[in-house]
Amino acid sequence: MPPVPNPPGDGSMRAPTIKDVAELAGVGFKTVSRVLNDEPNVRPETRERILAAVAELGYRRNSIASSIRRRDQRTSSIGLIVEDLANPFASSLTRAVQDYALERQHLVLVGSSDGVPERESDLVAEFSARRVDGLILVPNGTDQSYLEIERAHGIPVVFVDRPGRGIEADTVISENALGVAEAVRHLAAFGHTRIAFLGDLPTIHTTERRLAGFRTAMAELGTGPDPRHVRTGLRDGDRAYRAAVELFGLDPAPTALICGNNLITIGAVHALQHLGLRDRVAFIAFDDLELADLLRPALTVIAQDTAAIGTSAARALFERLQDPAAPYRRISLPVRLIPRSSGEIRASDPPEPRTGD
Amino acid sequence: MPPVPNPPGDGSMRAPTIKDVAELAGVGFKTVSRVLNDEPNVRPETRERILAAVAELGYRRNSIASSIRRRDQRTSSIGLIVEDLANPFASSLTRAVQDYALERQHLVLVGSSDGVPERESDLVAEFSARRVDGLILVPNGTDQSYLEIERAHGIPVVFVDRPGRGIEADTVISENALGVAEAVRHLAAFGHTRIAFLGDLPTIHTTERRLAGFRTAMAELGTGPDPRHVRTGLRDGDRAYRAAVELFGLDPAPTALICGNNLITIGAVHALQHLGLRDRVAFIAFDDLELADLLRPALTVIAQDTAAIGTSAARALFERLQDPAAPYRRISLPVRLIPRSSGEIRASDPPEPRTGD
DNA sequence: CGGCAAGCTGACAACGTTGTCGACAACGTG
DNA sequence: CACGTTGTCGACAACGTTGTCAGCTTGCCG
Repeated sequence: MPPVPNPPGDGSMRAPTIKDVAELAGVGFKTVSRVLNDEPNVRPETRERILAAVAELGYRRNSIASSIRRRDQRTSSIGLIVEDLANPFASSLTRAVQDYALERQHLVLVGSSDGVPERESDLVAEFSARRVDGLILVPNGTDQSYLEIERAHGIPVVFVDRPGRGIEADTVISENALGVAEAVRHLAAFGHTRIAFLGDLPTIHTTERRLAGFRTAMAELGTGPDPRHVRTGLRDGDRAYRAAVELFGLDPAPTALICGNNLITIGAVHALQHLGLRDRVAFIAFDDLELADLLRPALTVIAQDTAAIGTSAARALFERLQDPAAPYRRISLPVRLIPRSSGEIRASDPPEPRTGD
Repeated sequence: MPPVPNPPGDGSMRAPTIKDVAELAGVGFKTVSRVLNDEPNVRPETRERILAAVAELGYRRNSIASSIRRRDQRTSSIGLIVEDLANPFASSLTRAVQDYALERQHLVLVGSSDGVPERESDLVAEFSARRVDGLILVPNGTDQSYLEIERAHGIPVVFVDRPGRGIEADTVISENALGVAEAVRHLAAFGHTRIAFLGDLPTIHTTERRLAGFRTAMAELGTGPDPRHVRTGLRDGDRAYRAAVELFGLDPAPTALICGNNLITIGAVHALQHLGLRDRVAFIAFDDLELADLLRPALTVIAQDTAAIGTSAARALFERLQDPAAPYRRISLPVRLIPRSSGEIRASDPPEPRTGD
């Protein structure tokens, strides 16, 4: 890695303004503004001269200066806050939001809250200071009422994946409960009754809904779940791994397992692998994963349509910008059970309880 | 999804300014500015009154107005352009850039170019119009010389994953050639000589480097690769799938396969799966994947340190902002071969050539 | 008590842009 | 030729903020 000797031997280090353009073209700077904004009443010849000057200087409109003067004060940018952009759920959501926004000439500022409420509100404050036109966020913690301030200042908010608390707003959410309930029935159809559930923090709305779907469907089966087979508070793959190992040390051990999100899935599959149970315990994961269909057995999943979630959220935001007075909407998006193998393992041959590890 | 009746019954729809704050506190607006910027020479009592007014109005500094007036004109935001944010390589890179930037009070505008040069330059133009303080980008196409304009206007550029063309700039790149060469030697140690390579467009720098490493190491083995065993131009998983299927219809078929990126890997593993060859053909993938260690056989990969790449790129950009005259640097980051199983399949039992499909 | 520095505060210009308005030329009409 | 209308263009104010500077109030020293 040899340093390249070539320093940036440029001159100005300062972007040209419309006044520079005007001077070069020999016109008043307001006329330049007219050309740049496609306003009428500029002689074609003058227009030409100005465009030539623009090209020569490499002028780029300063749209932040523009936005402070414009009537609507819009910055043509929106803010998006997810939990962790490196998570495939978040990144594909972000991609969808971006595409929708870009079609409408808007850029997207992105931030990761890591589930920490303070980071979330810090990011909101930063976005708000940049005067984003609107916010889309995956809310954390117990209170989003602070967002009333942003809204009162004309910055609408859309919640995605979970509803905000202490505030009413447009919200886009998957049908979490229905998805898990379907998974339970699917497993039941293969003879399972001892079905376990591993979930994230119970305070997170998605965990709560998925667990609710689990309990509802388990109740339909008769006895409901064995309380020891329901574990929550699993913030990461490691904790999920340990919880899964414990699960299969129980007597009776579950014969089927449902995991509440993709991090938990990864931890749990590792655990099943370690215990040599991957072919014997039925397994259904919430959230699809890139290689899920290549595992042996291939993972049966409850897939969210992340692109549709992002697009819906973005659409809701732009509609809200157009009509701030419309009633708030709660948009539910279906999830889809994709049977691949792991969810179709029969309960006929239950693993004998293990003695420990 | 019932519409919630509650309309946003707020009043102003306009964010308060320092003048509003000043009026409420009964001071001149410049004094408010002083307090907000922690400038000296404000009586503690006055300061209190102003902070109270700020809190009461929910005032948030308009940092875009601030940035047009500030001496350095900095917006405290940077732009990042990746190929596809939904790709795990891009999203984890983005996450790292974001974290580095956020620690320095900067926000990140993100865009996906999809590998289309025009989209890339459009995004650059948009970012430039927003007056980002700097740009980090994964360049596409054959020419980035248009970025000289941005740089002349004081917006530095850092290339990541690939060098820009037609322009010199700070660049952060993985040691692609070394990684693939190591993979070839690894396979050779398990008896392979008929090793195939599947790559993306040969015009992409990473493809070119990885292929170069492949050819170098193959040459060391003696004969060099069978030309029919080297396929490039595979833009997506589907094409990679078809190429892989064709590969194993050849006589002699390769006994080992190296894939040039994660999309190709997914296509190729599907192909091996379809052909029933996953346990017989040795396989090494460039780029790690989330579930790679859970496949059977687990995927041996050449892993890039995506977080380190993102952090290095961000660091390079901030250092460039501090010292625009420093010589350009080219930063190489090591890759790591992670043996898991698929790369350690011996060549002793080669699959008989297939008759076709 | 006069003088002077230091602390505090506000009036005003300026950033790069858009909005408003008026000046001026060209044109058509009576 | 007088007049209004239309098209073209620039001077100027304004957006919300920071930079500059001058003015006022203190407190301290002689």
